[in-house]
Amino acid sequence: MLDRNHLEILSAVDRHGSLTAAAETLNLTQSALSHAIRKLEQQLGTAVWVREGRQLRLTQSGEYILALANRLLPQFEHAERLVGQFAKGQRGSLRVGMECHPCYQWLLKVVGPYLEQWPDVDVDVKQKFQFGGIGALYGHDIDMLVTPDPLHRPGLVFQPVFDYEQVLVVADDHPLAGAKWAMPKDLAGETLITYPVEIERLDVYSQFLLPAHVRPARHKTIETTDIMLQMVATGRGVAALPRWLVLEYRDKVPVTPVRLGEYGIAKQIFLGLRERDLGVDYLNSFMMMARDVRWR
Amino acid sequence: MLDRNHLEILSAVDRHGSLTAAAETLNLTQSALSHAIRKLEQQLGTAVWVREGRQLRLTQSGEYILALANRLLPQFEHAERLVGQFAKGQRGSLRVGMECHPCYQWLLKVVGPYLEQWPDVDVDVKQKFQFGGIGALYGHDIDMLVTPDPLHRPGLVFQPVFDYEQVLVVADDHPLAGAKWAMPKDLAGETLITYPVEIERLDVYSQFLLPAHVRPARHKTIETTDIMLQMVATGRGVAALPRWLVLEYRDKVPVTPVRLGEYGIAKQIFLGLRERDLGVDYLNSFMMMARDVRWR
DNA sequence: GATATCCATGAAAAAAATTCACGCATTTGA
DNA sequence: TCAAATGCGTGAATTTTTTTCATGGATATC
Repeated sequence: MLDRNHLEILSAVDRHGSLTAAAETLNLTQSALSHAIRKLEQQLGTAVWVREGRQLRLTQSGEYILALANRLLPQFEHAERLVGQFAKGQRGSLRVGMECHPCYQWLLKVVGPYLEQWPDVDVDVKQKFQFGGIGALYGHDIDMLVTPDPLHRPGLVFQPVFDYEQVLVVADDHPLAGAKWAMPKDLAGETLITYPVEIERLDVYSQFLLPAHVRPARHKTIETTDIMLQMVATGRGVAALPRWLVLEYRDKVPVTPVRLGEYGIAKQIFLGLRERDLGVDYLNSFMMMARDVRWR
Repeated sequence: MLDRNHLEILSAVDRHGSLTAAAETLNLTQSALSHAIRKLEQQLGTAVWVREGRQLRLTQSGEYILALANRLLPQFEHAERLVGQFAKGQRGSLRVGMECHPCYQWLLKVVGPYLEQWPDVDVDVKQKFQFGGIGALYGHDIDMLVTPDPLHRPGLVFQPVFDYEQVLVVADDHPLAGAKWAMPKDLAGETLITYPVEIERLDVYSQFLLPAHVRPARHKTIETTDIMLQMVATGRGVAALPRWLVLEYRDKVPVTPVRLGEYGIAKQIFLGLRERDLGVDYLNSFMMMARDVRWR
């Protein structure tokens, strides 16, 4: 019978490349591992590795089991952590997935009060998903997803938790700084600084520039908000960010928000979780708190 | 360490309600099971069940582990089946999920040639998904999804494999039988027969009746296409089905297809699978064959 | 061609799982 | 209400499984 042990073995051998090294991390002798493998292959009725010289290469079966291991082992591990927390009287742990940069900034504001109200819940933030946020929810890699793109699917629930306006950010001494709003052509000669994500996910493109067939003179990407705003403040370009985020930075950095177009770009952030988890109090509570947080 | 065994135990106890009964199905004595549980609870540092009289009720930890078991055990079992098939020289197995009734009819036509070309691949069809077709794909409950609603998400690929026209089906002696096309109001006095699915998923409603604010006199649901067409043929109502499907039945049952509206209702069926599985030859081949099947 | 590295194997030892036998508590029903 | 039946827990004995030890053969390395 295929067992967790076997998954651990496949995983360790894959990571370390040899039985001897894998045995080490599994706290076994090489011999024990060799015996275990032989027994597994007998039970399965097929080889898991082919021995090429003293190299090991996975067979088709082996490949499949390794994929299984990579899928299931994290779930075992998370379950153990969670149960361990229950045992210590804690409530559990909350793994939040994030699909957008402003989401992260927003989350920071919510997590503080939440941690205070739920001192016995751990919060963990993940930002990279092999199969996207939805996949991560379905795959139990995360418990909650913060995203600008809700997607109503069976078993999942989304709730809007925050409305904001996406604005242009310019240096205080930029010609646009005093304008009521910016027009697409105003950016024609500018350097646009954005987070490094696909262009389709940048609203300043999809909702502002592209409909007007305008392109900025240059496009730079920067990972962090702080540096991005430093660049903007020193006249190296303009950026598009949530208005509330700009207002927060304004004390520290000489930048000004400018409306994008006459009516601005309205955005929403959604929180999604598995329907079943609605019954879990500390998850439910997060959703409530997220919705009720006050903003300037 | 939480192990597959433990998941099996939780699952069996949940299914059978008592340790004694669970022990039976696990091929263990009640005593062995009791020992195993005690050890597990010691290791976890927390109870999995609370003993109420001689009833067992799951604790919070227990609930979580049971949920884990329900998620992971099927994956273990599938992996074992698959590896068993590899061992016997077979290629593998193809679990197809279906999200619409016509999809099933269509699949039947593709499966035949496929099984012939891949004699060593098993095909299995699933039609109920707890978390929808997409969830089933992400959760590895199925390998391929046949659906009218593709949904492009990271890690998944969809391809249109079949275009068809959704038509009204009436008895040969029905007044509409000779008409060039049917108008919404033609159905005002009719009994409409459909598969038992949510009304939003019925195109005859969402694309034909509702926009014209017409409702049929009565609405009946029937599970199977055969009976549905028998009902239509004997004047008990009208139905909406793919044109090609109606043409197939026409030899056996006196029914006639009628275009829905002047321009008809065009539909597509998509095949979706996990991006990674594109490299698996027998999955890839299914997609190719599905696309290339010829239709009258 | 000596040397180090890696995996396989059989026998022995250690550890773990299972059974057996029995007791206690709860439920059932006559 | 009380005997019988059912279900769970426990310690000791037993069986099974896992691990180690000791060793050898094969392959890569310098």
